[in-house]
Amino acid sequence: MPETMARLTPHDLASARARRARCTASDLLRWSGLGALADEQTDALLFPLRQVQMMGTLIAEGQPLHHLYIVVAGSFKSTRTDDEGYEQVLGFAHQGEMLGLDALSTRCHASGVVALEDSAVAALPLSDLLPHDERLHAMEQLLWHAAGVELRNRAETQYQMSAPSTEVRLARFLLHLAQQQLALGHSGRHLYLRMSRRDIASCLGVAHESVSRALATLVQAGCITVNMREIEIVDAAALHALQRVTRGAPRSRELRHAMAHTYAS
Amino acid sequence: MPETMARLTPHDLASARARRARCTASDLLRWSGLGALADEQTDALLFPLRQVQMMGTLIAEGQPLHHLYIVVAGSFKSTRTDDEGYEQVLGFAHQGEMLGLDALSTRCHASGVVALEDSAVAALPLSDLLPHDERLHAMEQLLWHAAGVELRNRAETQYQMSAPSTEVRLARFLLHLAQQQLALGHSGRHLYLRMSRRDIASCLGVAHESVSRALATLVQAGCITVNMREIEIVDAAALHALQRVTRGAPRSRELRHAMAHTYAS
DNA sequence: CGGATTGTTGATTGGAGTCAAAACGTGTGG
DNA sequence: CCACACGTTTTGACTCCAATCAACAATCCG
Repeated sequence: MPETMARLTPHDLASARARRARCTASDLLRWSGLGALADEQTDALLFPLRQVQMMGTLIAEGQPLHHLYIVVAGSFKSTRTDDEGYEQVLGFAHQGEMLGLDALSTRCHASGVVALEDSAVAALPLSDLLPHDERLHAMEQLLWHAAGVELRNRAETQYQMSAPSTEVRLARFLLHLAQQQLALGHSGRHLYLRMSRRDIASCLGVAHESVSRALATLVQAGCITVNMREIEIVDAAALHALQRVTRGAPRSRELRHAMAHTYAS
Repeated sequence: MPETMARLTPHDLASARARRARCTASDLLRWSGLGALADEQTDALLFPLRQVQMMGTLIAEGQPLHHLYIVVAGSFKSTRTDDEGYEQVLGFAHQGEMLGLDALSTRCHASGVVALEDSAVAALPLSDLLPHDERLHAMEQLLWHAAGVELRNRAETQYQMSAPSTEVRLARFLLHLAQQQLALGHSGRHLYLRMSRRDIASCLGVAHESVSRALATLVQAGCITVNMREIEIVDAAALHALQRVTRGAPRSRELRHAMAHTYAS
């Protein structure tokens, strides 16, 4: 059993697999830098280890939430694959980091996790962590739900920033905003931007002039109308077509057509 | 007291302020889409409301963690300001979203939160949420810590993607990786990249060829040496100088010099 | 009214995406 | 061991999008 900050060697991994090894909660606390919290109780709390070979998928996108994982050895990447099959890497995870947290709000994993090398994780059964019994655990549920929403929003922002062109980033931004407004019971068609163009630009990772130009382009393409901070989504289908354009899978017919139409008029 | 999905009107806000209004946990659950969890117990659980006027800061960067907040009315932006004073917008928050979660790992807010309009939040005292008494709350602490780390990493990734040039993004990426390796007890000088250039490119939002070129540039500038996936950080100070370059605050003298030196050789 | 902030538009240029090809590494099977 | 295929990494050439600088219009506020 590994102690303190010691890493697991390949030999450890092999013997661990042979013994169906588990690790204690104290180990996990130490690896996370919370060693001070370890005591006899956490020493007695055992979690099973799970081996993942290089390129192996620990979590598949869309899979229901059953466990959270903590990286014990090796490294992982978490990704989100869009409809065109383009794999957007959201981040990398090393020893001590937790995987699967973005599924907390929907009970369904929003991003996939793949091992970059032969690795091992500790599997934390959700039923052990969130004993959904009596008491005022409603607030806990609320907190975990909020954390999941937050992580999901961050992933969405990364997705927006990863788009190759400003128009696509803006299209994704507007669609996300419309969806949020819709979820709050408002119209998904009429948006009022509370934030300045500069804030949008910063969030999308572009110059604020580019936001103005991209808005103008979308107006010219007939997707939206703009009046100061009031935006109306006229052609949601066209926006969705734009939003799908990714890197590597070059601009679709729809975009070419929209852009051509734009510059022709 | 607002019920169901009803929004607070300006009049409500005014009267709420007059009455030092509070809202029930049931209200928060409903606003977060967890209305099914509301019962008599949550009806009796009260949280104080806090008004924030337009442009007012709800959370200042670096401030110690005392409350978590849930948006009751209005909207906010969360930002991270770097050393040069450039304000990177990380995201926007609307009704029902939670603010301050990224402070869970360090007990210190890593991002600032500013109201985009006159708004209101419910203040959730941390002491109420995490009664750090006996029991096996160590695992809970671990989970919250992990969630905070995750949110922090996502913010860091956004920061990397927000850089104007590929060299700067790569510099930030390498420095972050080195820092993580250092925290795990490894050398912060010698890195072994477990991921492919394509994965790095996807995570940074650039073409994979650009990663190769940017690596070559950093080598030419004398910042690092590269041998396949082995990277040695030769001049950490130069990397830090590069990493500081932001949008709007145009390239510093250091970068100009480094770049000139690069192309001269 | 005048100042300040925000938003738009134009001209220019550098940087990065794209396509293409080649060098390098790796693993497989004969 | 070599041959071959496949993926990764690098480099080159070309084009074009977007950052930048600058000027201007619009809106807000005292």
